[in-house]
Amino acid sequence: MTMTIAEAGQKYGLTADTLRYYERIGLIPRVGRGAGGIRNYTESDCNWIEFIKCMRDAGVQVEALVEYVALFQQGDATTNARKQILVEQRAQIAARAANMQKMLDRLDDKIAHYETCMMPVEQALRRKSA
Amino acid sequence: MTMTIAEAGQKYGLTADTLRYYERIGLIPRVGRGAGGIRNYTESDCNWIEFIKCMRDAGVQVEALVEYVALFQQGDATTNARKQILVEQRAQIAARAANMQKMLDRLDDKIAHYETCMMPVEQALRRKSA
DNA sequence: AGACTCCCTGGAGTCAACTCCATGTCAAGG
DNA sequence: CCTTGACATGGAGTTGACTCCAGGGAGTCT
Repeated sequence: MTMTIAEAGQKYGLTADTLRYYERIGLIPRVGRGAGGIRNYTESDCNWIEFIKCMRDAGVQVEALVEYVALFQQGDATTNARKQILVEQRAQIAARAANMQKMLDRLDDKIAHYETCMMPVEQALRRKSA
Repeated sequence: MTMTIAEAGQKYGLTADTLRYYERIGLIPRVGRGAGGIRNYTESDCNWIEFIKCMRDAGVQVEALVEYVALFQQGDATTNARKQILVEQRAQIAARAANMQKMLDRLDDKIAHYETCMMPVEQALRRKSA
């Protein structure tokens, strides 16, 4: 049912140190402990980890996510503020994604250019080694 | 024809310190100097700055760009290696962009969910303040 | 001339986000 | 019983990418 910190880390590509760090700073809610104070990661904990990891991979700052989690733990009164954070972050991600799309197009041009420019060089090399 | 460091910085949203730093580490080729050792940014320098800024904004690491610039300055023999770098970085950007797209969809769902969940709360608030 | 402002260089400082470490607990294997 | 290995805690160290500063040179305004 529950997993150790090593298993949870493996599952999402994070180290045990990183998971402890995330918990320490409130990036994920406090994880329950078993005998000897050992962490038991439940499915709910895993869902948080997965969400946080995706948001981090999308470039969302730790600070914003800590705030989101803190609000979440304060209950229903904070739904508005939480939605606000998501809307803001969504906008930032969208902006960055659009930028990256433009860069992809540009790189495709540049790479195509390299390919046409390289042909004589390649041919020269082929002649040399032939 | 040429610009000062302040002007070039302004043009691309970078500080003079950042431009000097970029030049120091070889992230842009060395910029020519005028009387008193003052930098003159030519159009070619500006093109480099623009390219580097876009790549950085797309999340490409400084290290990879430094390598690219270094290869560029070694001339035609390095076209192959340069293309290689662009292809690699393109792939990484594409992967991250795809991830962000998924996150955008997910956030849209989450935000929509907050909207439907919040309606009763909103109504309660409205009743209270009315 | 003196004060301003902008520029230079080389080196030190800062910030976010981890990552590593010393020290200690506990359960299981030999 | 003793060692081994995974986990715990709190704190220190590292990395990438800037950002700031001390000390100094030039051109300009008054």
